[in-house]
Amino acid sequence: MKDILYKYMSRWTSLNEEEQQAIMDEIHIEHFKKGTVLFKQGDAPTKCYFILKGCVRQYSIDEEGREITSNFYTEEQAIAIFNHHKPDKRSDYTYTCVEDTVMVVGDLETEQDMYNKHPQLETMTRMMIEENLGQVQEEFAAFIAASPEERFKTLQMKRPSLVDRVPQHQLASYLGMTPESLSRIKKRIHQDPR
Amino acid sequence: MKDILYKYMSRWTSLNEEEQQAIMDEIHIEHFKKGTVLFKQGDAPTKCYFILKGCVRQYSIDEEGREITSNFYTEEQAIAIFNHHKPDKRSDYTYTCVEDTVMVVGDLETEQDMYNKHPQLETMTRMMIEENLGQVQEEFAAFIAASPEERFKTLQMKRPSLVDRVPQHQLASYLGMTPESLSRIKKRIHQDPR
DNA sequence: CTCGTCTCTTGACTTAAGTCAATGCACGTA
DNA sequence: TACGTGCATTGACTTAAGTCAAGAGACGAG
Repeated sequence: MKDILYKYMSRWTSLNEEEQQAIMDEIHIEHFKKGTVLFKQGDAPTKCYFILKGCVRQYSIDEEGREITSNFYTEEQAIAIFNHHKPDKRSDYTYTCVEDTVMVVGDLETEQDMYNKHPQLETMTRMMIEENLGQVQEEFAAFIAASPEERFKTLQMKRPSLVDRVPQHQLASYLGMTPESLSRIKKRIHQDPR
Repeated sequence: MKDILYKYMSRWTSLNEEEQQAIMDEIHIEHFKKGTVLFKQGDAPTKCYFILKGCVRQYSIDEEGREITSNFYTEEQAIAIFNHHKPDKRSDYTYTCVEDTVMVVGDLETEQDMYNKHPQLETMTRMMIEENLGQVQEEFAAFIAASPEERFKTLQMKRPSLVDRVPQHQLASYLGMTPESLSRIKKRIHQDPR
C-alpha cells in the first residue's frame, strides 16, 4: 500500500534506496475506524498524515456551539497542521474520520532530522506544500466570487464523489450555507439542470 | 532596507555570512509605481516578491468581464505563484500595485541552485510557506462561516489599514460582495456599532 | 425487529444582499 | 479653472438564502 505514497512522491522527485528506507523507518500505515478523532481543537499535533483510502473532516466549534466544517481530506491528500505563527502551536480544528480510513502517519518530532539527513526529502516536501498552497489559494479565490449555488455546482464538478460520501449537513457547512439551503439547491438543480 | 527582510527571516533561522551573501547576490530591491502590473493572468511567472513597503492586488477577470479581487499583499508578505499542479505553469491572476511599492525581487530560475548550495535557505523557505499555508487555511475557514457583514468586521479587526488604503469597489470584491452592499454595511456599522 | 435519534426535506415567513438606476463627489487632465 | 471620467452613495425593488418549525425517512443500538 505504500506504493501509493511513492507514486505520489515521484511526481516531484526520484528518491534513492537510502532515502526510501529513511521514509520507511519513520512512517507507518494505520487503519482508523469511521468516527475516530485524530486530534481535537486545542491539542498540539505531533503527527502528520497522508490519506491512502478514506476521508477526514476538519471542523471547529463556533461561539454558538455550531460545527463549522472547513475541509474534507480524501485520497492522496496530506493533513499537516501549520501553526508556526501561533505561540502555543495548538490546532484550531478537530479532525475526524468520515469513513474507515487508511493513512500514512509521520512523526513531526523527527521531521527536521530527516530533512537534514536527506535534503532531497525536504525539497520534495517543500514542493508538495507549495502545490498545496497554490491549490488552497485557487479554491479560496473561486469561493469568494461564487454564490452558494455556484459553489455547490463547482464542488460537484471538481470532487463529485465527495457529495455522496459525506453527510449533507456537513457538506452544507463546508459550502458556507445552511442544510436547508443545500437541500433546496439540490432540488432546484434536479428540476432545471442547466 | 534589506534589514526588513533579514528581520523577517530571522524569525525562523539564523543565517551565516555566506548564506546572507548568497541571498544578496540573487535578489535586488525594486521600486514600482502605483498601477504597475507585475505580471498578467496567463503569463508564466519568473520572479517572486517580498513587499517592504506598499500594496499589491491579485485579481482575475471572470466570464462576464468583471474583476474579481482575490488577495491584497502588504508589508512583510511574499508573493509567489505556485503552479506545480498546472501543466502550463501560467498564472490565473494579474498582480498590480495599489500604491507605490518597494519589493525584494527574487529569481525563480536560480532558486533550486541556491537551495542546493544552502540547505538552510530551503528549510527557511519551507517554513515560511508552511506558515503561509496555515494562515490561508485559517482565513478560508473564517470566510466560509461568515456573512458579508461579519467578513468586513473581521477585516477591520485584522487588517485595519487595508480598509483605507484600497479602493472600496476592490475591497468589496475581495470580501465577496457588491460595492453597494459594502457601502451600506459601512453605513450600518457607523450608525449602530456593536 | 423495534424504538429512538439524527438527518433530510418541505413549508411559511423574514431578511440581507443583489440588481438597476440616478445622483453627487473627487480627482486627474487639459 | 473647467471638464470628464470613474467611484461612492442612496433609493426602490427583486431574489436567494436564513430562520423557525413540523414531518418523513434512514440508521444504529439493543
